[in-house]
Amino acid sequence: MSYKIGEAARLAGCKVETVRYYEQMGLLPAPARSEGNFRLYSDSQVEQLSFIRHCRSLDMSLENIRELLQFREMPSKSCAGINQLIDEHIDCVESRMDALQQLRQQLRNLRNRCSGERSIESCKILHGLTGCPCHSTEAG
Amino acid sequence: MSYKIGEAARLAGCKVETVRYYEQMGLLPAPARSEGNFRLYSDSQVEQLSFIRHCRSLDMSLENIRELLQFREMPSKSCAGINQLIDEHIDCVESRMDALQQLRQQLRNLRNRCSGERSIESCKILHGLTGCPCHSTEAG
DNA sequence: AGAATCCCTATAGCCACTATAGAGTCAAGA
DNA sequence: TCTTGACTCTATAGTGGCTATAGGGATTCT
Ligand SMILES: [Zn+2]
Ligand SMILES: [Zn+2]
Ligand SMILES: [Zn+2]
Ligand SMILES: [Zn+2]
Repeated sequence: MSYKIGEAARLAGCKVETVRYYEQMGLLPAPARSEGNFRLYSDSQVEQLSFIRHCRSLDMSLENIRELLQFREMPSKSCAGINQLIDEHIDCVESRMDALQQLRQQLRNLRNRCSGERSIESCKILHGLTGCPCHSTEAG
Repeated sequence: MSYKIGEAARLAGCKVETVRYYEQMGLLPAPARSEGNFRLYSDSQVEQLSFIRHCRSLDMSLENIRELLQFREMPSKSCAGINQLIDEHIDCVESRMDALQQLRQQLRNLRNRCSGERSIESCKILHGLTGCPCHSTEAG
C-alpha cells in the first residue's frame, strides 16, 4: 500500500505541511513519487511519521527525535541511550514545572496587591511592576 | 542624566540587542540621539525598560506588556483591566502547568517500561512510541 | 468539459529574541 | 598625535516547530 501525503498526514494526525517540513528537516526520508510528482509513502514511512508525532506529543525536540530514529537503525545495540534520553527529557519537563510554579506564586503575590477597584495610578500591581530593582545589575 | 544603550541594558538586566528590539516593536519610544548618533535614554525611559523586563520575567507576552504600558498612560482610569490581564495570565500559566503534569506522567509511564538493559529492538520504550494508534484519525 | 479537491514548490510569517557582518564613534594610554 | 579597544550603529539572518500564502499542476467526480 502507498499513501499520498494527505492520507499519511491524516493517519498520523498532523497537517500536510508538517509532513513536508519533517522531510525537509531530514526526519522523514524523501518518499517515492508518482508519475504526477506526488509523494507516495509506504506503510513503514507512515509508521515513522506516526512515531515522530507521538514523540512530539511528548514534547520531545526534533533533535531528540532524530536521535531516537537513529537508535532504531541499530536494533541489536543496547537501549541504555534511549532510557537516558527519556530521563533527560523528564528532567527538562520537571525544571519547566518548577519554573512555572515559581512564576505562578509571583503572579499570585502580585495579584493580591490589588482588588481591581483603584485608579491606575494607585494600582499596586503596576507599582509592583515599576521601579523595582530586582533585574538591575546595581542590585544584583 | 542620560544613558547610552549599553548602560541602559545593564541597568535593566538585558542585552543591548534586546533594547533595540523593543524599540523596533514599539515598546520603547525612539530615544534622543547624541551627535555621533548614539541612543541616549532618560531615567524614565530606563525605568520603562526595567518595567518591560520585569513583566517579561513574569513571562508576559510583548502584546500584554504593550497593553500594560497603555494603561500607564491613563493614570486616572480604573485599574480593573490590569487585574483582569494578570488573572488571564495566571490562567494561562496554570494551563501550562496542567499540561506539563500530564506530560510528566506520560513520560514516567513510558520510562517505567524499560530498565535500560535490553537491546534496542526489544526496548519497550521504543515499542511504546511505535505503532500506537493514539494520534491517527482512524483511532480517534 | 468543468469544478472540486488534491498536490507541488518557494517563500514569508509567528514569537522573543540572538548573532553576525561591516562600518562608525569615542575615550584613554603611549 | 596616533592607536588601541570598547562601545555603538544599521541591516540581515538564524533559532524551533511549525503555519500560511501565492501561484501553479494533477486528479477525480459529475
Ligand atoms: Zn489594580
Ligand atoms: Zn524587577
Ligand atoms: Zn529500553
Ligand atoms: Zn501515539
